[in-house]
Amino acid sequence: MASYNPASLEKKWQQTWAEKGLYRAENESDKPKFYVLDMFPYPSGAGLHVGHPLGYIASDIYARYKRLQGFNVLHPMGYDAFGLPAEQYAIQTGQHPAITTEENIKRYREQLDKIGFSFDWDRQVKTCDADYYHWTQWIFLKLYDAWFNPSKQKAEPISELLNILSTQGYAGNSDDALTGSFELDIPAFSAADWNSFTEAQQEEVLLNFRLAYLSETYVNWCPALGTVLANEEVKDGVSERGGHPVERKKMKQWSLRITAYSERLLEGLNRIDWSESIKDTQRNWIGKSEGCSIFFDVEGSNEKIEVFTTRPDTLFGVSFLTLAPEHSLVSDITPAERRMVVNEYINKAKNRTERERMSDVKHISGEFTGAYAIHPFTGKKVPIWVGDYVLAGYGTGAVMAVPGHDSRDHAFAKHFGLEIIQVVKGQGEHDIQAESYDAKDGELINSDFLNGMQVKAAVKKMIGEIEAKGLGKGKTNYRLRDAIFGRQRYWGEPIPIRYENGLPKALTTDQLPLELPEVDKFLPTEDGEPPLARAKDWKFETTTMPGWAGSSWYFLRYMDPQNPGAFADRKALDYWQDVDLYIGGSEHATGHLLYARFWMKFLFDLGLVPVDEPFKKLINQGMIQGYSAVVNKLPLLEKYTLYISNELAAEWKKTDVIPDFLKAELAKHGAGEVSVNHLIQERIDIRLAKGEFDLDIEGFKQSFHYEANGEFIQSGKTFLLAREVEKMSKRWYNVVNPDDICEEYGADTLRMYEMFLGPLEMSKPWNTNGIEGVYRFLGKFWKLFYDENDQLKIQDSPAEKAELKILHKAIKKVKEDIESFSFNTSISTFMITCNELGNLKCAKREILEPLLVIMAPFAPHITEELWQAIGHSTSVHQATFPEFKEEYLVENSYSYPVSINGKTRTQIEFALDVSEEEVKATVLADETVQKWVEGKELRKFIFVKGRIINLVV
RNA sequence: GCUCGGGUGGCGGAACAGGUAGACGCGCGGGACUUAAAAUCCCGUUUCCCUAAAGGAAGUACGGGUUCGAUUCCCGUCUCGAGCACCA
Repeated sequence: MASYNPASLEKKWQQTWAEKGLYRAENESDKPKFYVLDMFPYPSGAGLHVGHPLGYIASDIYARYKRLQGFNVLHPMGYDAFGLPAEQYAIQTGQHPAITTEENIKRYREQLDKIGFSFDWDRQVKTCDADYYHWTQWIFLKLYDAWFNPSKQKAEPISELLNILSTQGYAGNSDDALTGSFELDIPAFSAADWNSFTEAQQEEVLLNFRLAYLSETYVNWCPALGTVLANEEVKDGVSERGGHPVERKKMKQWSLRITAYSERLLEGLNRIDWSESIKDTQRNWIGKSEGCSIFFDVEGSNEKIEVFTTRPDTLFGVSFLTLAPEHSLVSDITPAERRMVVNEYINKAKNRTERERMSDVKHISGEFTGAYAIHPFTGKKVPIWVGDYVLAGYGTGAVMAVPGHDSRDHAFAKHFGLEIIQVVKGQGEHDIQAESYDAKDGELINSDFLNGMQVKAAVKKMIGEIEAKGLGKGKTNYRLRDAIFGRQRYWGEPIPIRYENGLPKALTTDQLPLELPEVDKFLPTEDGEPPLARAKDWKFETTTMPGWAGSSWYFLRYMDPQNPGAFADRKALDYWQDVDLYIGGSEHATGHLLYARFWMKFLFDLGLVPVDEPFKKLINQGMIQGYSAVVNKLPLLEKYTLYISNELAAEWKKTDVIPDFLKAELAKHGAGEVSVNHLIQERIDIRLAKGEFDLDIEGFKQSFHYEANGEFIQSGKTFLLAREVEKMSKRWYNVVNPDDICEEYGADTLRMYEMFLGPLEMSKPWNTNGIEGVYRFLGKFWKLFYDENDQLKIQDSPAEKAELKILHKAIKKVKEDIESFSFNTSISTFMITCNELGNLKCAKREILEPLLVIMAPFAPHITEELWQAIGHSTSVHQATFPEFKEEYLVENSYSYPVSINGKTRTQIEFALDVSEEEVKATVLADETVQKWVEGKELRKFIFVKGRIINLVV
């Protein structure tokens, strides 16, 4: 056998494993189950770069480790194949998105295969297959046919609601048993009314309850993409994909009532092992706030204004009310003489885009309506204003302004010269006129019956008073909005709904799948209908489902991927239950991870799955950033470019004085005035970087980056580049392809190096420089088995104690590391172990065999090769993870560091069972210690067994 | 503005319950092998002082504190990153 040659042996084993189906998971097994999942990749046209497999490698190591521990491991992979990019590409090229998607998937698969993952490819799913989206549609129909029963806090079939409505009717918004605390836009009706309603009237009512429903709402409309977007697909007023402007538009839309699950989505977070930051992000997104609603009478009117506040304790500090410009009562209460100004203001405010409104937070605007409300406790007149700092979509779209204790109200009050009343006193002096006091602690003042109470108690007391007087009630608000589910796009799951007289009718489950029709163009029709309206005889809903529909339940399909009769067989669901370990990026915190939890809870409520949280443990791998190479260039004259080594450019930039080297160059070429601003930083192909900062000038001259007649100027031996850490992207020429690394070093090196880079969760730039170290290590590891003549040198003689100690130290450390996802330190451990065994010239089977097993999850190919080379006929990946034995690590002596006043001065070896007196005597007699202690008084002698000795003098 | 993470050599990063700071790797310097180079192997490598060696001082963003002892715990400041952001 030749020396270590990854290229041939890796390919060989990858084929063998595939042929044998080594990683197939069984749905029936006596072994305990373990489900390891990677986040569903979208197969983009760019293929994988070196950052994508980071999480896959980590999960693969864990999956392999669990197999070695005797678990039946489910470790699948598939593709989230519907989505915008393929469709945008289709619009540009006319090519059907199914074709490009298939090509991209093929490319992904090839790349993944080269890295040696232990995926069970028999279970692969693609969301764009009709066999798959059949069940996505099926779940949609279940959502359509369900409502959320607030008194049971769970979803149930809509037939249950029909029972209630036909026997009890609906008592309006105060009918908590039906609405929870949500406001519904339907008037109360009796059971008799209900039974006399037409089908259309009934359906209209039911849409207010269905979990998948059609409604007219404001949506994020993106004209450039020609579709609506969900809230989490919009960042800073532009679309997350493409960065196109987004405007608010009122449209009829399909939505999912995720808000019904707000409380349960919050509660579930306490039961799952996710990073605090992701949980926080979700909590934040759901945005629960507890408070109370209060009704204010309007002077000279029958109208009441309802406000929501989390600070009912500050009610006595209210000096005005503010309504959102969109508030429906504004026009009713505004007296005639103010109507013109107010309308003008409202129109101005409404026409501002979301974007403007957000970027212009500091600018305060508003208008007095001329109407007054009556303070429910003091009876005082309180002016009613309109202001665009109040959002129509949150709470009731109206606030009771307490400028003393809310900074936004304060800013508004100051701007318009309104009264500021202090009702809470914190510690220390505070000028309430200058700045509001927002903190939720302190003592109530100027507040009648609340005076002297602490904030927390006052809140409670006030809610009690308000409820007792019938002025309002305690209430919880959520920031979370229902999820808009329709997209005006082609490449997605058709929504299985048809229309009869304008009313939606669900397809029956036996009519599924409703297949995506062919269209002549992937563009909207002339009159603005979505692309599906182009399909011949299409009598169904024309919007399609969003990208996250298919990914909200794919982890369930893996359990039973080919089942034609159900989304998954109940037995398979009961066996696999949930995902034990989920690895993926944190960018899905408020999208996929929230929707998947929502669907899982819904399916659980209907009794279709055994648990209500899909992902028990979640790890977020960090991003691998690009490490761009940047060359400084100065275009002097039309046909002449000066390339300036980075140390010189940096100096120039720092001082902004034309350096001498440049003056000479300029004079030579007769160029005019030059300033540092003319210096261009150009990104070049990172392969032109030699080592960390050196430019490969010859290679650069051959590249397209080089401009003819360029001259290089440098002060040192080499021409230096600047480097920039930024996103890995084609446009920065900093993309590193895993295929290239596999070809040059092999998959085992790639796998180990990616793990060696640093902690999994941390983001870090990719720097190929260090990879040699890992490659060298694998070469050294190989040499533990083979001598310089490439002969196997494995020995069957029994191992020495020292050798066993090295092995068991490694077993212990690697096991601990894998279980705490600290893979970078495992790699170090393998290196140390290899070095130590190399120094001892150890080639004992008793040592090397278990070592192969513990390294197999990390470097599956080389370990398999060596495992079989030393005489095994079964795979190393079917071996058993060796047990660590404490007995080999037990020491009977320890070399104690001896410090004097906390500074280590010497080391003295003692037996572990030695007494403190004995230690003290020896230490004090020690020469080095003597030197430090001499002439000083020994104040304290500290002896920590097996740790340290410290003398205080 | 609020919330959550970080800040350790030239670089990536170690240090598990407060106990020898800088493991492991890269890079760099020196050496061996070689006609030479590559590959490989060996030695050194936090900084400063003194240096042949030995030795000493400082040192984990900064300033304090608790402790015999702090990268680790507490308080304050600076700084980088991520998320949320007129949410009443």
